[in-house]
Amino acid sequence: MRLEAHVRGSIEEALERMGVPAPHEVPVERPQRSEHGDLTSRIAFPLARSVRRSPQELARQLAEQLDGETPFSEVSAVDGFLNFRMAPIPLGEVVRGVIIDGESYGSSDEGAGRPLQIEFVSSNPTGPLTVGHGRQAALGDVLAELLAQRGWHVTREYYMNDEGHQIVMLARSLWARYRQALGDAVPVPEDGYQGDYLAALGEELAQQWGDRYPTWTTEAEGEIRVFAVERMMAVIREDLQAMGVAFDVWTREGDLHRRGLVAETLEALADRGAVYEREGARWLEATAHGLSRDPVLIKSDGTPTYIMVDIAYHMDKFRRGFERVIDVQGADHVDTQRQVKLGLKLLDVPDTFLDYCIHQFVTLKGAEGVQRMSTRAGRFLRLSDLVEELGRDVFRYFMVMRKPSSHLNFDYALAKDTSMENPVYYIQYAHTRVASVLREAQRTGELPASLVEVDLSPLTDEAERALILELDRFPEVLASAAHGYAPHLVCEYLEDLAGLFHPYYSRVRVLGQGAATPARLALLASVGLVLRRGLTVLGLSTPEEM
RNA sequence: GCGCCCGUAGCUCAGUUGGACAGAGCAGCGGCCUUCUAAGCCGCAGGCCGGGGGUUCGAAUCCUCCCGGGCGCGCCA
Repeated sequence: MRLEAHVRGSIEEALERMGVPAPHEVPVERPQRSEHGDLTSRIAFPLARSVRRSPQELARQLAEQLDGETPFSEVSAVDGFLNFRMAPIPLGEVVRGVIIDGESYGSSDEGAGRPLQIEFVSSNPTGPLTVGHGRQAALGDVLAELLAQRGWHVTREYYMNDEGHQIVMLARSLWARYRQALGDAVPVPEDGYQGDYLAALGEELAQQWGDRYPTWTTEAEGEIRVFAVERMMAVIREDLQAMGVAFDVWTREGDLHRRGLVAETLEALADRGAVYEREGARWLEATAHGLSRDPVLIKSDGTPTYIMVDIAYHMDKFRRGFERVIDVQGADHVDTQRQVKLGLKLLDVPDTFLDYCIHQFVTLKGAEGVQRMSTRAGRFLRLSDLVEELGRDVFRYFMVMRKPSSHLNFDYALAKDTSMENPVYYIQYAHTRVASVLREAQRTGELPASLVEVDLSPLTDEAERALILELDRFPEVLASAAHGYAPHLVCEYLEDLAGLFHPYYSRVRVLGQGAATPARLALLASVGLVLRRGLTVLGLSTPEEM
């Protein structure tokens, strides 16, 4: 049983004995200071008014009621707070629980296997992925894993935008590179893609095609487009693979058009009277629903906008049977998110269907100061280069260690030179130390055949109690990280756990300590297991030695 | 100008549905390796939580105004 459940249950029983109606949920928290107990409740504050007693008085009475209860070694009332110190038995049960649950410790069946889709990266196939995409790739991937841990059946999906103006610009830019390779002085269009990654492809086309397309024609565009998109997608897949991110489904914009979904969705919106014509374009009636402006759905040249296609795409997701969809997107999409949500609402999709995880951008700190990356201008840091240089583990960790809503300050030089101060190594090193002791215990014959059976009562050291309390917290951390779309909480947690373990390891000897040894081995095994669980959720490796 | 996000130690950031004297890592200063890996551990120092008002028994947290930074603002995605 989780420690919180002991506290909550005991308080509810005590209130009943006192004839005080319990609130729907009894608040139980982890105090910041250890003097305030292992767990604490401020139940007396909300209840004081209804029973016409002061919080202090009510807390005192509750403490009196609870002080003899078995799960607690001490219950005290301080300034209206009710502070609990847990007895050795429930603490030992935490360790035993971790060992019994094993690789499923901290997971839940809240999602009950219901289908959930998470769409992320979805970068246009116009160039390699950059550090900015890296944040989204790591965020989305970890978020997907977190929701899977909560029992959802998760689909990772990449939306591939292989139509529209940007793709034409890509093809036009590549054609220029192709002509350049043949000796023509054709410049890459000013608003085209300037990056030199297209130059190599241009060379390739020149060799393959010779002088087949001397001028920019519809035919040239058609063929170059297909070639360019396939090549760019291959590059993006490689970049994702380097990060250890794999998608279950790839959806192409072109397919949505071919299946008639865009036209169908537009018609449905028009049937609702939400579409009007002006200046040769077709618009969505959005200001009438509280938005700041009306977006264009169909441009005056007859082609659909990104918003239009995205509404159609999300209608498709809805029909595919997902109960929830989460899109991970950058902060520059906030306006369009509202527009898409409005479109879905008009088409009777429940408001809870689509949710966004919005993240701020990665800023690079260099000698020239902060610089915004731009794929179009060819000014970017390739994701794959960085992953290769830092290692997958370090890169992924750095991308998710901050709250998504905050800017991620990525100091390239520091990240490269982190061997001594890197939290990733700090956490992984804790894991290897556990493994090392267990190996040694195996060698000396001190490792019990079954850690579940071990007597855990010798775990009375304050550092051991602190570690156990931290282990007990892991399920809550996974839950809040999943609910709040906040993978960084897992990072913080692992740093805290490792931060408790290293000092303990340095001070307290495990092997050759008589009755304490099996208990400490069980504790170490459970610490190692939770570290491994956390690292795995983040998609990092769990080395046995370093 | 309008909308959204952010402003906490020298730096990078945490801070649970408002709660008990504000936390971590790094940088700085001083210690610790004959014993399960010193990629570690221990100690010291460091803060009007951007600023003013308000709500509350209680505010870094909620409301309001101001200052500073990021992103976006009808046919790019």
